[in-house]
Amino acid sequence: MNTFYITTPIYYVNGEPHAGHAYTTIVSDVLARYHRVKGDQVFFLTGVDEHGANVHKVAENAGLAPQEYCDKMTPIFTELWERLNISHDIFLRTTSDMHKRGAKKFLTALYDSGDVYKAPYEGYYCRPCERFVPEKELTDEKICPIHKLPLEWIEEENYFFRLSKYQDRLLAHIHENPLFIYPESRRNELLSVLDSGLEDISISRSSVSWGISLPFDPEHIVYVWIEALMNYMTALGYETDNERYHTFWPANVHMMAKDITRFHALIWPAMLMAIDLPLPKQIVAHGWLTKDGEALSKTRGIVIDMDTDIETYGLDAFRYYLLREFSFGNDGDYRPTRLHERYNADLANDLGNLLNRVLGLLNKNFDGIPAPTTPGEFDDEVKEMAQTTVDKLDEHIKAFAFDSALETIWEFVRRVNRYVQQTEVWTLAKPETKPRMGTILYNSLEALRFVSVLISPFIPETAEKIQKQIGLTEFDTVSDWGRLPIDLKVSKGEPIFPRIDLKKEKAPQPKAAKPKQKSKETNLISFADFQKLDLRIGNIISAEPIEGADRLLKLQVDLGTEKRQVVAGIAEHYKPDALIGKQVIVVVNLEPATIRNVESHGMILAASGDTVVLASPETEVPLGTQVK
RNA sequence: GCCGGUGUAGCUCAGUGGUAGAGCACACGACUCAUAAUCGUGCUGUCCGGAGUUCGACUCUCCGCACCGGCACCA
Repeated sequence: MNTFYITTPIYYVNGEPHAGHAYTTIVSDVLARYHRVKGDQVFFLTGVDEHGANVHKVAENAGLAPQEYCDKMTPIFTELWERLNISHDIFLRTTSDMHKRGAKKFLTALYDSGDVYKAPYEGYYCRPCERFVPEKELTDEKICPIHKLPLEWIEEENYFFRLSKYQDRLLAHIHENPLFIYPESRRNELLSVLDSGLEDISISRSSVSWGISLPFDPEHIVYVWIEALMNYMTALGYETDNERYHTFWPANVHMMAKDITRFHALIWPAMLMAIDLPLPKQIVAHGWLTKDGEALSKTRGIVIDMDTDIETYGLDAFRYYLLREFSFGNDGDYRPTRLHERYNADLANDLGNLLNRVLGLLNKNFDGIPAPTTPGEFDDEVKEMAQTTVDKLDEHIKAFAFDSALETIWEFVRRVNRYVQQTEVWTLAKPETKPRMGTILYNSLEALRFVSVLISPFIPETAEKIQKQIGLTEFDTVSDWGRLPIDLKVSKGEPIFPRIDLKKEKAPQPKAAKPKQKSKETNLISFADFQKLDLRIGNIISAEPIEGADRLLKLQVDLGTEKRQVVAGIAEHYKPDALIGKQVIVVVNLEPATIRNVESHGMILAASGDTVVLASPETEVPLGTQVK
């Protein structure tokens, strides 16, 4: 028996899951289910990454201990996967004992390989920035270009992994295994990264506390990214379940979005090489989702409202749309109207209606499924197409071409509709033609059983509904023609995808709620805090672009008593000329900053959501008027 | 500014060095078992622009234009 081990990334719990996570996970789910239907022994991993400085910080802001915070966030992910009908075999948390033990074993092995070394990390550090100031920004005075404060020279000891040593072996591996990184565009990208040379990477942090300490130096915490990669082995039981680990490692597919391929295709394999373990077979990256042409962005309010669409069209329609409409590997644009079209055209009209018409004819003319006694024209054609569809489907799945896979299945669905049409079954109810009618209906129903098996990885609920209506009591996953038993009692046939008219929900866009403000009590500020702000009315007297910056404008603002130079990030929304003469609200007592070598003394207030709109007084007021 | 992607029928997108494709939408016809469904037929294209390589380019190369994304920048 073949084994198939597929993983999603473990998702970072410092925010809530979005449609991108859902896509990665659904795609992986399809592969897992597909291999199960084929009879492979499948292990499907997903989970969450709960460690690291970011989680620590977010937890602190929420007034929670890190573990408490994770315990609150993680169920949001597991509940979503449940709603999306994800069939994972394990949901890994990196705070679990299993993971921690496996990670330590891995780290020890890595250390023993000799490719981990300790080295000082040093540089000029700016405390307010919380960063090392890069060489190129340094001046002779050694002051922070932003804060104009003296920099500190800091030396920190870190552990490094000798990534550079594996450059040639990685290169060779990628060349020898053309499908190792998929699709090709990613592969080329990483080859060019390799060409420009790899540097050793730091794998520990001594300033972070929320994480797993290095077994060989408990003062240090593993860098969260490095720790996360190890989950693919710890989830199998690398330390805790030897049998399962040996059954499934190496992974067949690491599925992910295209932005994290570097870690998976270069660093992870190199780490595995260092400790002499087999590499995953394939690193597979899909594209990003956009919404009506724009990149998803929580802050800009560009989000995909999965809940609404799933509520309107059902989960399977949502899954179907994502899988059918997007060409894997490329970015795909999510459009509710397209989902609607797909729903009606493919699901309601083609598939749903086919099932319905066949069941209707059966119920009207037969008591249970009749035996196929009377072969005739078109029968073989349909039978053959059923078989070739299975083969084509397999090829498409191997290439992660879910859109083509579904298209192939639907070509068959349409063929069956045509079969019903060509044979004009409904005219055969007379006694002398009834056996032929029975045969055609048997074939049509068998075709539908076939379809239900083929679609079950993609839209599992629908597959089950179809088989239930056909009268099968247990889900049949075999895709061989002629398995459908006779005399099954078919159901009346409730439409599995009732048509949905667009008119009704024409207007439902408003959805007042913007990016939801968590009105946490902890976010309240005191009146005294508010009073610290000195807001005043000013008049823009000049505006000009700043070279080399797409979003910045240099403004001169007249505050009545003085003139100020302010840099504002509004160039994408306002032409300089259009600003002159405008009254705006200025934060006067903001500490000065230098942006792109231009000094900024204050800040202009603006509503910044989907668009950016300057805030100004309703009617003109004297310059310098205080705003409160 | 740097890096990357895309540009093919009204829409969403496939596609190949040799006379342009699918689905949806649209039009007409057939049918009436079915969810105003299904089936058939038809329809539109300077395959972004320019130059080059080639017997031949939508496909390869270069240059441009447009749009999109990432990074920098957003006090």
